[in-house]
Amino acid sequence: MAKNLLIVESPAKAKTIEGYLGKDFLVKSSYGHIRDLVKTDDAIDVDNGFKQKYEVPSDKKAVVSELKKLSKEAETVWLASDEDREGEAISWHLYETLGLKEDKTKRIVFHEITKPAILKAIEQPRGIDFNLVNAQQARRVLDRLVGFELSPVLWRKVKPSLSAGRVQSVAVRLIVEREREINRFQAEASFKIVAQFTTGKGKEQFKAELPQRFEKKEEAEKFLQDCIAAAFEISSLEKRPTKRNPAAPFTTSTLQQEASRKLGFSVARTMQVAQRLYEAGRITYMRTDSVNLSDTAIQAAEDEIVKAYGDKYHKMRRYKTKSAGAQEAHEAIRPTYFSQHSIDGDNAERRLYELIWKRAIASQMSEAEFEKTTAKIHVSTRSEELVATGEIMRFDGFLKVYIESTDDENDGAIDDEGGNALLPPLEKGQSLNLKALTATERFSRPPARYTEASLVKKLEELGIGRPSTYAPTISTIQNRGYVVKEDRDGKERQYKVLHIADGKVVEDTKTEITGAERSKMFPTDIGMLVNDFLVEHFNDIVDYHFTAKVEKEFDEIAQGDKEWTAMLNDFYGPFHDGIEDTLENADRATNERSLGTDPATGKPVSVRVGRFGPLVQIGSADDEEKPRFASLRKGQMIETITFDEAMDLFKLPKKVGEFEDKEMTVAIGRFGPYIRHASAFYSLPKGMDPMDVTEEEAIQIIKDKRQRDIEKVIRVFDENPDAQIENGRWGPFIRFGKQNLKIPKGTEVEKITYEDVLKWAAADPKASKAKAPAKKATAKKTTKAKAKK
DNA sequence: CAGTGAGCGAGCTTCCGCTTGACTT
Repeated sequence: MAKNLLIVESPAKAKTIEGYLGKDFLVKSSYGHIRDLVKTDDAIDVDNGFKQKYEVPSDKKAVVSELKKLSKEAETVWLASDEDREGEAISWHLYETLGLKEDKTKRIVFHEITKPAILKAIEQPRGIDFNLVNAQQARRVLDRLVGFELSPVLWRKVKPSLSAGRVQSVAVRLIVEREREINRFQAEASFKIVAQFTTGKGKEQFKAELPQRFEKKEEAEKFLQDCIAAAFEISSLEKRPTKRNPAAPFTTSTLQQEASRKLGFSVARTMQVAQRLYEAGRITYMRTDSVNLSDTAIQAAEDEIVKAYGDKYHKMRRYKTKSAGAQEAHEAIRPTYFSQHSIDGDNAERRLYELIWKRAIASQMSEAEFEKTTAKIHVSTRSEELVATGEIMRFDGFLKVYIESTDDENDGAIDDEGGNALLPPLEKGQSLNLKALTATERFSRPPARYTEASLVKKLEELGIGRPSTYAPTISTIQNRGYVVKEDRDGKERQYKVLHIADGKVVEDTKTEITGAERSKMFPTDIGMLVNDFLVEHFNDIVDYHFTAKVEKEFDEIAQGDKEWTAMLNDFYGPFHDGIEDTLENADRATNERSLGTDPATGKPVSVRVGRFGPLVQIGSADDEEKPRFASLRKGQMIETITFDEAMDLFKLPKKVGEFEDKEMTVAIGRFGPYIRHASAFYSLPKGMDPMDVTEEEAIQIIKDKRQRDIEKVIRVFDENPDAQIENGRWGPFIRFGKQNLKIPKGTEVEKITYEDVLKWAAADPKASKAKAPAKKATAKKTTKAKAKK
């Protein structure tokens, strides 16, 4: 039996370390926290110094009993969880739960998984730092108190099953407030002047731009008019060297942002793929807020850069974290072996690895050098000067491997920047020929909606949440129905372009699409309602700086400068009073809005959130005649819907005619407009307005869909026509009544028998799922019966 | 993918942070 048991948090880490330590050490993992507060309301005894009731959750029982057994057999137990607040608490919980003895337990820490770092850590053991543990307890207790007292207030005052918390509620608030900023935003138009010149002798062309814009079309027109007969001359010429530095290697948050921008991954996907790379030993730990590289990594990167690109591409750099809340228990995310420029694996794994490799390598490379040329151009008839810029790269440096992207949003505007990669040779005083001149109407842009990744970035800036919780938080606020990640169509907008033709200023009107969004975070009506309620009654908690404020106090506790129960007392008193006061005195939250009167009936029209979502209502429940209802559609919100838009909702579903003796109706559902015919649904082709569909068009759509369905069928089984093999989006599958069955890998489609289908159908988990509701219903009955007794 | 939208009211919901793995498509 091994003399030493060393416990870390992650099994992949355990495997690596075991290799460094030899057979005297058995290295095991705790799989994160092994204990948590009980899930019931008595988890914290507020009146008794916030005493906590912990339990080992069922999925951790096996780990705990194994560790308990091994720790009894070991001479020394080494607690090697991470060097931060949560890690220290994990060590303490292990100590308590495993029943360890002080004289045979040692606490060690290291923040890089290298042999020297670990050997050094083992030479410097210490005891458990109880100040740090207390800081974690304060954090844990505060989060539980906030979450479990705030959420029930929402159940009472808004809707059951809702949730609120220190992190998620601020995330929702950011999205709600951004949406309102966008709604309030008024685009301002201005005219941007771009000129195209040729040099006297050569045919070489380049662009120049007027730095200022004209607010009025008349001013732009006058400028163009003045330029028709003007002479143009270079008034000044300046050459200036510039440099660009590489970005720091990835943290969790920056990896999520870049993978979102460059690979189109959701934050959850990024973490899944990174986890696989980590477990395969390809990269270092993926949940980190540190930009630090270990000395061995810095050396390995240098070796690789010098070998692959040469000495002049290398520059050793150390990065410092910019985020206030960083705890830096790990290294930055980097490849374990820099010599591996790429790896085997699936497509996602290869691309994410490549991104990580490039970013980490680039972070140790020399800066890129540019020469920026700025030419000012005098216009003989005007006081303003046009400016032409050109930038050429003198040395590519880190750009040889990595270009960082930006969050710069483009709302479909035409890219008519006046920049040039290269300017032709120019001299001061040189006269130029005007080739073309345009004034284009441009509009100021509203703030950009958040993507999952830009929301993570914002949360990190505010110090809210941790690397391990960014992805789950984004999921939570979507699962609760507070926000949705969606595409939205843009609207057409017209803009004017002035240019010179045949010595005259000519005006054109062009059309662009503006406001189209892809995979952006939108608040829902319920998200807005809950947010407004929390802001009104619990402003302190949903304040953007609440976390930063309590984090400062947790730090003081960790330093031993503050008592953790005192901190919680100061917080809990006023907070709990607010809860009581709100439960007693606050009205039920509502976002009902009156839109006006229906001209046809004279009845009031209003919008609100109903049991099945946001709706418009004509008439009131007190009327003799029943009120009419219609659900709002994607993109429509209670706060912004207009009277006309609301009334339009009652125009559908609409009858469009008959086909095969059955009525056809057109309506709009969750996936867009469709035709309903004899209990079947047929989507309308994109771009077709459901209001103008004719009987003939509808019939054609039905016939087309039937034809496509027939073409999809590969084979129908003789034994049962309800069983057939079809071509689906991801290849062939079996349709068996209402069940869709996967064809096992390696099966030849031609050889599938009806017996196979029956066998697979019975093994399909969905088949048992269909029975599940019945079971649930009986379970419910028994609890009800019990309750009655 | 529709339409549904009352009122009664038992029993349930919920936090954040540390880990994977067992599920689904």
